[in-house]
Amino acid sequence: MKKVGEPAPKTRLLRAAAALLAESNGEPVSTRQVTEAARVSAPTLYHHFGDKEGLFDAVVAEGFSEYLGAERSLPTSGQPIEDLRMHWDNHVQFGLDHPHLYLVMFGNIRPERRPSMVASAEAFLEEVLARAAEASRLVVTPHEAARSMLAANIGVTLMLIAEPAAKRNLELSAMTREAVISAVATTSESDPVTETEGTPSVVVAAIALNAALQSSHPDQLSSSELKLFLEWLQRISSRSGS
Amino acid sequence: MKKVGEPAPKTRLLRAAAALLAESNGEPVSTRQVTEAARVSAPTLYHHFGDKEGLFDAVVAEGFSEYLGAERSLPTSGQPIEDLRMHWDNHVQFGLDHPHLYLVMFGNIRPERRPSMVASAEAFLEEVLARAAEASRLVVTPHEAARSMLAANIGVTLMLIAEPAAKRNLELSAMTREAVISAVATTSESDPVTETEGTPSVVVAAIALNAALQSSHPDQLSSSELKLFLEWLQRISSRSGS
DNA sequence: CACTTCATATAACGCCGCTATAGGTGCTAC
DNA sequence: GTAGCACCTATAGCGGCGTTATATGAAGTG
Repeated sequence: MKKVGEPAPKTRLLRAAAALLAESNGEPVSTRQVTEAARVSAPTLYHHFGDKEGLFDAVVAEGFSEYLGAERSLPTSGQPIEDLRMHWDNHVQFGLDHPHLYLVMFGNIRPERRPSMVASAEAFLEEVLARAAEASRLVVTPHEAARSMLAANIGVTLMLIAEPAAKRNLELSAMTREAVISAVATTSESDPVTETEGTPSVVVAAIALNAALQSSHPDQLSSSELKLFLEWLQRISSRSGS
Repeated sequence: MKKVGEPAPKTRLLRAAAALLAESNGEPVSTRQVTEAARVSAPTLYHHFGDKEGLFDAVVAEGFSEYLGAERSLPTSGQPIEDLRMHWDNHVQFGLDHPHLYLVMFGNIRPERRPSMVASAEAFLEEVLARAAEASRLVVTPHEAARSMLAANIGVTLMLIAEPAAKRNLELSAMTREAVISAVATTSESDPVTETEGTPSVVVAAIALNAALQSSHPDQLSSSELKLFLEWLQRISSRSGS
C-alpha cells in the first residue's frame, strides 16, 4: 500500500495528463510535457499505457466515469419527465465544467474506433427513458428517444462550449431540451395517448397565442405569472401527435 | 492564365490536402504527405498558406463555401417550414458526404478562435427563419431558433457520422428535426394569428383559446392548474383596447 | 543466494512542422 | 537587351515530437 505522500508514477502520469489537457487550450499535449510534469521518463509512460492515445483514453475514461457516476447519483424525482430534464442539464453542466475533456469525449469522434463511452451514455439515458416508458410517457421507443436526446444534448453542449463563457445563453439549452422532450414524451399526468379525441383547435389556438405573446407582452400578468402561463401554454401547444 | 493541363502549385496543394483529408481516416495529415502529393516542396506550402493550419483552414473554407453554396441554391418552396426541413436535411447530407471535412468544421471546435463558418451557418439559417417569422410562423426570435436548430442539427449529424454507414438510421434525423421545428414554429397552415397589428392579436388569440377550452379540456394541465390558467386567460382577453 | 518479474531510466531513431538561405522566372524600365 | 525587381520555388537543416532498443534497479520467491 502506498502512502499518499507520493502517488505511484502511473497515478502521477494520469493526473499530469488530465491537468495539462484541462489547461492547454485545446492545443495538443505532448508526451514530453506529461512525463516531465509527472517527473517520470518516457518509457514509464509506454510501460503503463502503451502509447499516447492509451494515456489520454485513460484520462477520458476517468472523466467519463466521473460523469456517469454523477449521472447515476442524481436522485430520482419520481417524475420520469422531470428526471430527463435533470439529466440533460447535468450533461450540459459537465461539458461546461470540463470543456476540453468534453471535446475529446464527444467532439473528436473517430468513426471506426468509436468511443464506447458515447454508447454507455446512450445506454444510461435509455435506462432513464425506459422508466418513462413504463409510466407510459413515451411516444417512441426508449432507444430512439435516447439517441435523439443525446444527439441534441451533445450539439447544444458543443455550441455552448464554443462561445465565450461570458455571453453563454443557457436558454438555448432549456429551449432545445423542451423541444426534444416534448417530441419524445407526453407531458400529461394521465392518459398519455389520447391524441385522437382532443380537439385540435385547442392546440392551434394555444400555439397562436404563444406566438402572439412573443412579440407583445401583456401587462395584465406579472412577469412570474407570465412565465408560468407560458409554460402551461407550451404544454398545451406541444401535445404530441403526428 | 494557366491551362488546365497543370494547375498552379497553390491549387495542387489545396486539392492534395483535401483529397488526403478525405482519405486518411481521421488520422492527421502531414505536410510532407501533402507536398509530396502536390509534387511541390515544403517552402511552397508555407509561402502560399503560411502554416499547416492555414492550409487546412483553406481546405475547410472551400468545403464550407461549397456547403453554403448548396444551401443558398436550394429552391424556396414558398412554405417556410418546409424550407426549414429541406435545409436541415441538406446539412445532414453534407456531413455524411464529407465526414472528415465535417468533423473539422463542426466537431473540433476550438473556443477562442471560433470558426467563423459556424457563425455563417448560423446567420444563414437565421435568414431562412426570418422568412418564417415574416409569415408569422415562429414562436421565438429567429436568432434563438437558428441557434437551437443548428445545435441539434450538428449533434445529429455528428452522431450519424460516428456510426457505421450500414446501420445509419436517418429516422434519428427526421425525428429530431421535427422536434426542434415544432418547438420553434407553428405548423398550422392557416392564419395562426393575424399579426397585422401589434397588440390586438394577443387578445384575439386569447379569446380563441378560451373558446376552444370551453368545449375540450386539455389533459396536460391538472384541474387546479387549469382553473388558474383560465383566469389569467380571461384577464388577457379583457384587455381594454390599448 | 540465484532467479524471475516488474518498474524505471538512458539514449537514440525516424517523422513531423517549419525556416534560413538561395536560386530561378518573368515582367518592366531604360 | 539587359539590369533591376518582385514573385515563386527548392535545398538542406533545426528542434520537437511519438516511440523504442537496451539496460538498470527493486521486489518477491525457490
